[in-house]
Amino acid sequence: MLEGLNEQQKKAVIQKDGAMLILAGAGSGKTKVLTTKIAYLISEYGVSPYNILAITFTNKASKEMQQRITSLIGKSSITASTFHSFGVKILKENYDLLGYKKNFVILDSDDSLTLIKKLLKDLNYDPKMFSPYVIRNKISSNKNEFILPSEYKKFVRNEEDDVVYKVYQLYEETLKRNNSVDFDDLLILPIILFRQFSDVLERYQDRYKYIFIDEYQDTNHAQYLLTKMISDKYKNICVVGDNDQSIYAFRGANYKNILNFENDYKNCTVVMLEQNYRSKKIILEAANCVIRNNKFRKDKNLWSDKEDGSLISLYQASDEKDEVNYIIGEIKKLLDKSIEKKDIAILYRTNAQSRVFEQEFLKQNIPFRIVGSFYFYSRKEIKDLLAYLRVIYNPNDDISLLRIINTPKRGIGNKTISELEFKASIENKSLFDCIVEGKAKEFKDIILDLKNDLDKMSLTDFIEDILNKTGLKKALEEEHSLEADIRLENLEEFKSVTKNFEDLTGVISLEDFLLEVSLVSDIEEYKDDEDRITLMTVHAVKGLEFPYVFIAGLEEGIFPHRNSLNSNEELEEERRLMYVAITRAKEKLYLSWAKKRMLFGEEQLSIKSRFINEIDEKLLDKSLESSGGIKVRESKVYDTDQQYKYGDKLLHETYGVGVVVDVQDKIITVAFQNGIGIKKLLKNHKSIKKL
DNA sequence: AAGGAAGACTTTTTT
DNA sequence: AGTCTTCCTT
Repeated sequence: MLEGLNEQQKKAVIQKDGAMLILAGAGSGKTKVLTTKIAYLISEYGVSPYNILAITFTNKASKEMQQRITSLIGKSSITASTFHSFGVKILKENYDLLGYKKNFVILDSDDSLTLIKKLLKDLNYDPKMFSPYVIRNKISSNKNEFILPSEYKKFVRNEEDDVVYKVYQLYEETLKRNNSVDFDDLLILPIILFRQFSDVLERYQDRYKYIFIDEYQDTNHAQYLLTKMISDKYKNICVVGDNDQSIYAFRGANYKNILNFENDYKNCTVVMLEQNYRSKKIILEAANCVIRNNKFRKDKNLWSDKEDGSLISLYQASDEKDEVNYIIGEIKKLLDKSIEKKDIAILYRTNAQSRVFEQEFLKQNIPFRIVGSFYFYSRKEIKDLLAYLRVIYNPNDDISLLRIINTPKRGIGNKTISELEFKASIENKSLFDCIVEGKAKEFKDIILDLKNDLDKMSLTDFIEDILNKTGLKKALEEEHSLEADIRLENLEEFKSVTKNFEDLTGVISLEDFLLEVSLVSDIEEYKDDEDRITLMTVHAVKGLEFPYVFIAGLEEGIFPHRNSLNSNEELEEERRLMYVAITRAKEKLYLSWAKKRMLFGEEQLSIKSRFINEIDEKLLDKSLESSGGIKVRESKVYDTDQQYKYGDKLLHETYGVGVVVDVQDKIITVAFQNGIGIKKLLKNHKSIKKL
């Protein structure tokens, strides 16, 4: 089992008891060490898998860890999960002690936001004065710091704090009344439980005698407290982290937890893993060039004995479409060299950037997958369906009920809803319980009817039942629009999620499904791996590696993101993000940026990201940069200001010949022939040519 | 009283 | 570009 490990890695693996801190640079084989260590503990030291808890950062990582351990020593039943799903487990086992009922539901951050908007309104605050987003984030970061409303009250200094305090208090009350918890509660409630009931804590301490935590630099205070409590009795705790890869400060992550660890466990063993086994030298050197610019960091000596590899390609695109086409062109070259699609990844800073790729890949029929929450579970139709499932499971879930009581439209408007809310507050009942008559009663009957069907069929059939009986399906079908068709398709896709879920875990209850699905951000986790090109955000790619990596959208304002430009701390986090992105690549790295990009429906001009400039020139292949660029590509871009006047004729790539009928600053209005009609165009767009 | 259309406004990153 | 708000029509 120790074969192929270096000295440091071996040292980490064979120590049985006590605290251990593994400082692992990117690509230094930390997952290998972690999984080997767990396997070694079981097979060599005879520790029961039942006593092992391994916390990972994503669900994907926990699955991978299970698989790797299985391949080492065969199937073993260790507990491998994320902090949040571990919290769910504890909650499921102790909900009554915390004053919750069995059918509690988990709200995601979108739901929290909706609730906060509503509470602001109820408290008569103008959402323009006090941004619901800001308030949600403040509440969340307080919860992650374990500052509860009563404590927060002491910190109130100005009006905004006061609003946050009032909303925070009401928010917590409402959640409790709803028998629902948010993501942060999944960490906080176990801590509260353990503080209150020492016998319960001891039970968990005796159960999880060996604790492993991956990505320790991205744990927040609540997570720190939680693991400290559980490991306190036996003190067998092993954490792995890399300060240079800390990228979740916005979520309350505190890399100082690594420093705290050395304080908490004075005689802990520290292991440094500094050899990178992943990337070719040039890639690693580029990563070092970038991260070197961060002032607040411990200098590390990450090295590789691999060969240099090829230079990093740099491309300056005229706009985001050009960027996509460049990347597709390069991908085609790779595919011609019979490189597999699953070995190629495209990374970007924001989810919104994926759209152009999606469109172009679809058009060109290139198989791809977009990894990320945004694209499935936050779609309206999916959230509606989930809300139905929750209300059926827990009719007292007012928040979900409000979402769907009039979806699809069934004649229940604001008036009816405020009457219900008034009644509910007077009688201290849930909205559902207050419904007795009218259109709302028809809704209530649908829910009751569905509840009745629940035990009669599989979950997948039940979804179909919901789609039919609630009229969700019919409403979309009657719309006859492309958009509605896509929504219908997504709902069909949802059935494949439940189907896979059922196949994977055997018969599954609505309860289990709801608890799990709220923590799974990504539909792809349930799909088998076809050969496809992977697209994802830099945050989502953490912990993964690909032979060929494209980092797109390297512009000031995008990456680094504009919101991070004012503070040095945030800028350094952006730089760590860039470091993470670069170190994903094994064979070859491609960087690109666009001079012009559509953002919020507007064209924006950008300059090259500072992160590109930070990379030593000799590592870059700049032959595709503007000056010496590919002439064919460049010839289509008109940099000069072409002037137009009324009556000028022009040729458009797709619309053909047209006549200018109106001229404004940047936009011209053109009448085209052959029934195409009038179009507004950008004067200098590369697709038009003055005749 | 509910539904629809036009306008305002916004999302950086995720469990 | 897409969602949420506001106002107006039915």
